[in-house]
Amino acid sequence: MTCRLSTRLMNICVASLCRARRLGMAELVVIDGIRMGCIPDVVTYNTLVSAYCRLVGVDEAYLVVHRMREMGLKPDVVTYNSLITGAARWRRLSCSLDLFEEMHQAGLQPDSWTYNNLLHCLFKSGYPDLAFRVLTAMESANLAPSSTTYNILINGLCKSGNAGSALALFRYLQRVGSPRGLVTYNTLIDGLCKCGRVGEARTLFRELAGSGFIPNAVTYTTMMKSYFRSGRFEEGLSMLDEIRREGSRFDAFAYCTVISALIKMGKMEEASDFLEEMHGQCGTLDTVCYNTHINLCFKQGKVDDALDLLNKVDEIDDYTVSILVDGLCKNNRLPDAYHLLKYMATMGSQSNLVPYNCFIQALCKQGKVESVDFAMTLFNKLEIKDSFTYTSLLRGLSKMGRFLEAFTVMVSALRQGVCLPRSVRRVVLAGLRSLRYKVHARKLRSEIVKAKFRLPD
DNA sequence: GTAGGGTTAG
Repeated sequence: MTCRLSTRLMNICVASLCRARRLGMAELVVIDGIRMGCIPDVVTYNTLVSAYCRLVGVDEAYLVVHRMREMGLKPDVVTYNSLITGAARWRRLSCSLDLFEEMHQAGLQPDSWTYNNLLHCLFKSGYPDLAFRVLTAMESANLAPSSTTYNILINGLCKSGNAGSALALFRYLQRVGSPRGLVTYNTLIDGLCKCGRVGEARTLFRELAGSGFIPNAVTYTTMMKSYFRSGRFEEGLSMLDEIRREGSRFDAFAYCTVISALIKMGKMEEASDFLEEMHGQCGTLDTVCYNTHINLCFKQGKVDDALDLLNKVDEIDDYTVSILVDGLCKNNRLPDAYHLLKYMATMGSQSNLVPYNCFIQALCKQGKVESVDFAMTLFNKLEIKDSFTYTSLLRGLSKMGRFLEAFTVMVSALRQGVCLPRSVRRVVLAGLRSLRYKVHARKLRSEIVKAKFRLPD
């Protein structure tokens, strides 16, 4: 009895340390526990597996599974569910599927959590078709979809460009009286907003209140963001009063949304006030909060403050790098921006195109021959380019009157199906005509027409 | 031990 109780206490302690991201401490508690005769159980190890999956990586989590086996304990469904989700979290989908198979071979029956996790992972990794196969497998295993399953489905449908089907599923659930929660409403409202069906999203927002639900911070942040996205800043900000009136908690998500909108509106002082409030209200701030703060510093010209903030943030992401490169460029620190880009390249992180686009744009805006040459060299080295990369370079070349080079770049963009703004197309065409490159201008015109009728790949 | 909202270039 004493031993069972102490194991339970140890598990509570381990869970609490894992929540506080103090994994090393949690491990020490287990080691001390064993030394004092307290035997860890499956729950102890599952807590560690889940924390390693979330904070470190799936391979490290799997090492815990080995230790678990050494202690004579068999991993259970919960262990595998954590591993499957953890693998997907670290973008190792094939690892998730292998674990699903391994689970079968170990004689463990996947439960609805396993299927839900797998469904979520497949949608998130961009494999909606595979997700539907998992749904069929779930039905074959006689596991009825739960409200969580439907939420995952609605979210997955929205994020894979099928908001219409998501809405149809929602209306079906409504007809058959299947329970729908606030999460369902929030998910669908966001999905509709993000694919431009804002009117239907607002109808649903009104319906939500009529169904007896009270909108929460997620609902309001979603709605605010939809206004900001369409440039309706004042309408978005008017929701702030509503949030406060309803007594909803303002969390880090809401603060970041509002602060970023205020920055875009040029209202730096108000953004600073909200930022201060966020620091006071939200406790530990995550990478997104720091990204928002760093962005504000750059927009205020406080470059040193922005760089100092890097010492406070636990980890940086693609957004941080983009904000840094753009901020350095816009504050005339192009050499520093370039060093950062080179550093990122040595770290093998060239998949993020945004910082390259920012840098190429800054070079082109300088209007110097050597800067545009450098932009051109960098452009040619990039394996992936998008509409923004082409647009920046074309504007830079046009500014310098280098229309023959612009012609070559633009033809290559059009042939690859890259959309270019009408203003850029006009500038290059007009430039070619003004320099009497009539044949090139005609050729470009015909490429533009052809591109209009080319089907996407 | 599952599901929803936030940050970057224009």
